Amino acid sequence: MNTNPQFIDFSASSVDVARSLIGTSLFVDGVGGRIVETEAYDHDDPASHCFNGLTARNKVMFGPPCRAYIYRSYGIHWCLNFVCRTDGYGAGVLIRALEPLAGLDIMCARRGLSNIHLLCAGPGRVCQALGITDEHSGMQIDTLPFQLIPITSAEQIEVVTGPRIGISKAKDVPWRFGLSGSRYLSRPFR
DNA sequence: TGTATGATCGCCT
DNA sequence: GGCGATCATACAG
Repeated sequence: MNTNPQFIDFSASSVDVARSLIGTSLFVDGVGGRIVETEAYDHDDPASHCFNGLTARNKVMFGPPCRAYIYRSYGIHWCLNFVCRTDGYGAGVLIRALEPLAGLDIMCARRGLSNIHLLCAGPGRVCQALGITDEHSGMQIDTLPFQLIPITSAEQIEVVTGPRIGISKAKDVPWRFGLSGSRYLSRPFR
């Protein structure tokens, strides 16, 4: 049983931020929902885009915290990360799944779907549903069009952990975090 | 319920 | 020139 802090401190480590974000609500132009799945990518992490140092793609992750790092995945999808404490290296949290709460009709139209359980169940799906593209890269995530709403202090959140998905290096590091029992995960936790 | 595969392109070696 | 922090579809069992 874990309890989340009321406020997200993006100057903390990516692992701490990834865990704290579970239960937080994320909206872009008023469309979005509750974050139910995240993954941490830290320095000294072979699975991180930053592992081999600063490049044109990952430069946002080396910049100030509380920004959006957005990259193209498999040439097709966009994926959204929140930049964390950097201290000269890159660190971030991948937003993997939301429980849809606001703008359901807009998200369904963007996704070409009516199945609410598949609207935001995966990093590429989240970006498609929320209309996130590389135009949002580098933007502050505590400023419009982004909105982050912390959970209330009375809310009890149980967070589960497991290995990260879709990577070939550091497969066993348990830096995937999820809301226990959520029906909106990209994949179940074992 | 699970495994395989194609799509598609920017980044990095 | 190869390979993804993915997704949708097509099968088999």
